Amino acid sequence: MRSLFLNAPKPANRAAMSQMQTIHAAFTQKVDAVLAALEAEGTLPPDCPRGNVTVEPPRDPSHGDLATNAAMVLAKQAKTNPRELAGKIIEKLSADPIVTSAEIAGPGFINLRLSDETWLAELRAIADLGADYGKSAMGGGKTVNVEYVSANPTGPMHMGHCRGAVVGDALASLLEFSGHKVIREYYVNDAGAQVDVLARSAHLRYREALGEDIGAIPEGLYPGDYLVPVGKALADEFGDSYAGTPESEWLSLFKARASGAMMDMIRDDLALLGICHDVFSSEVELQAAGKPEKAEEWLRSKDLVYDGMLEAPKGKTLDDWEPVELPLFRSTRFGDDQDRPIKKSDGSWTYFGADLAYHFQKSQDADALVDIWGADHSGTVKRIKAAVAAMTGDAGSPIPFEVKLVQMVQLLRGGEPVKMSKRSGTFVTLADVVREVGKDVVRFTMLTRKPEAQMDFDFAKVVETSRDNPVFYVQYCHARVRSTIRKAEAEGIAPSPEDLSVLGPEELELIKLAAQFPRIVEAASAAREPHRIAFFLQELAAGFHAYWNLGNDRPEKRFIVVNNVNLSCARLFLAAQIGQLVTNGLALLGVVAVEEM
RNA sequence: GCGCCCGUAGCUCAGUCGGAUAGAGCAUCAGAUUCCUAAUCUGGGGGCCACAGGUUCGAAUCCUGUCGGGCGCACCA
Repeated sequence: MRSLFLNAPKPANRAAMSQMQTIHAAFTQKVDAVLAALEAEGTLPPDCPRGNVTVEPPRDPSHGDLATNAAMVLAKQAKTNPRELAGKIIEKLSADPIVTSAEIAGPGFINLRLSDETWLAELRAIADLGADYGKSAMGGGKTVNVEYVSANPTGPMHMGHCRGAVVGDALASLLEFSGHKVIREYYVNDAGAQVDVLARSAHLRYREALGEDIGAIPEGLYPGDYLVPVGKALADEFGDSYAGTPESEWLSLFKARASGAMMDMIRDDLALLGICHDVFSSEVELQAAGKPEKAEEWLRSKDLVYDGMLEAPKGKTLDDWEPVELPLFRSTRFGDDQDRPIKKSDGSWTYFGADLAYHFQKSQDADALVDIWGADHSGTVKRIKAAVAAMTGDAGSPIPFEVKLVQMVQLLRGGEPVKMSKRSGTFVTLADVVREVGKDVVRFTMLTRKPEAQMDFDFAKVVETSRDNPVFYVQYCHARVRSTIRKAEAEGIAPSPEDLSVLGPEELELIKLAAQFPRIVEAASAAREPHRIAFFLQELAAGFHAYWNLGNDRPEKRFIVVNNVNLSCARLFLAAQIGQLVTNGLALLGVVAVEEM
């Protein structure tokens, strides 16, 4: 039997290998070096900005493997025309042995083809790096705090929270993979008025558990059954000590117990999706530590908080509008439309007042902040960005801070909207959906649209096992790879990189597609858009399935070619690396690459 | 009234830092199954990138305006 690639010697220094440059990054540097050389010899003016120069695969593969716009971008500065400058760049690039052709095209593009060996080396790199292929040092070890989910602890997770949870989690993984340290954080709003309502609702269930007939749940309290066990637990713990006592004696205790129970439930729901946060920050604790007071004091010292009146909102009529003097943050100085109150007239903190202090707290342990919010909070983006700019920008530049808005998901079943009513408590919970269609389907589907676009989630469609369901399409690709390798191994043939020179144009095309993964990772990470990984995986799967089908009519194009062990080993090696890539990509999305289907 | 997001093929959507003849799936039409998983693939037809200006070598992409859809506009969260 031939040597298995599984037994092949591993690179001596894996850490060094994982820093190894991918083909696109390496070639970008080569182009840059050529431009530097032209600058040195005076063809280009000194210190000429090269930021707009790109090196990327052309849209039309017939144009070559890579293309650069360098000549077009720099021609004006070089006081020449693009095609002439392109000629000079080509002269130098052609000297590189991995460049097999370089030509001027169109208005001044430079199209390049690289040697087959260069691409085969990239295929070996996938095998050598395995799960690390595609990793990037782009982040430079900077710490990014990603705050996502942060649902109020007043009930179970429902589908409204789901998309933000998945997008945030995939983004966190993506940032890690591209060289950042990531803090996955959840802000627990356990101090607001809604938690008072929760505590009163729990108190009702507590009395119920003690045997009292509570009748219908009054308007304004949470009617959901999920509070029944909370009431039971409170009854078990405290007996009837708080059954007839005034609210002031039990409210804070019941708030803590009930919100704690809700958070346990939410953690369980998130675990169903494979989501686990590093840090849960409590608003109650934030306030107990006096963080909002400190923020207010500091902002007042900078004249960024003052006592003033709010104007009545325009465009809608309020019956009970009364002007009141409140401490206001000067968010208008940072681009907001209106200054925003940090305290209510009863002296307690507004959501914003606490959130401002919370974001300052996060900024102390991170180099950049990302918040994932539902689109229904879009109106408050400006004020929080203003707050972060004010509180972190005093001594230089403010901490980079982005708010990513995730649009709503409409639930459908066979094209018909699923009816939900918050009032009666009959909303579709996350747990229900995961139980019905599975974690992988939920996660992948949530990432098949860009987050800022609205999407439909149709129970009937997401479980279809067909081409129009991207989850299955991608997973099927991996399952096919694995089953082929299993079959081959049963016949005594295993993937091997020993002689890859037998691979032809179709295989090289697939390798070139696969080799784009590292730059897709970097682009997706830079744009904070994990859905790009999902789209790349669909493209990769399509390429693999197309290649596979060459073998339908032509047995000599199959992975396992009768009486040609050499070719079979090389093709199986290719298949194994496509499988590896699918595994790596799916891992970023938190989806399992299945062995068989 | 104001702010944010969206507008790309009949439908659902991609489109990288502004780049070459704007892509994919579905649907539709024409084909492929003695096959390593056809849960797949090949090909055809289908476009005023909402509209109008602007910026430049070049715009679906950037800027301004208009129209259409969604979300938001309390001391709520």
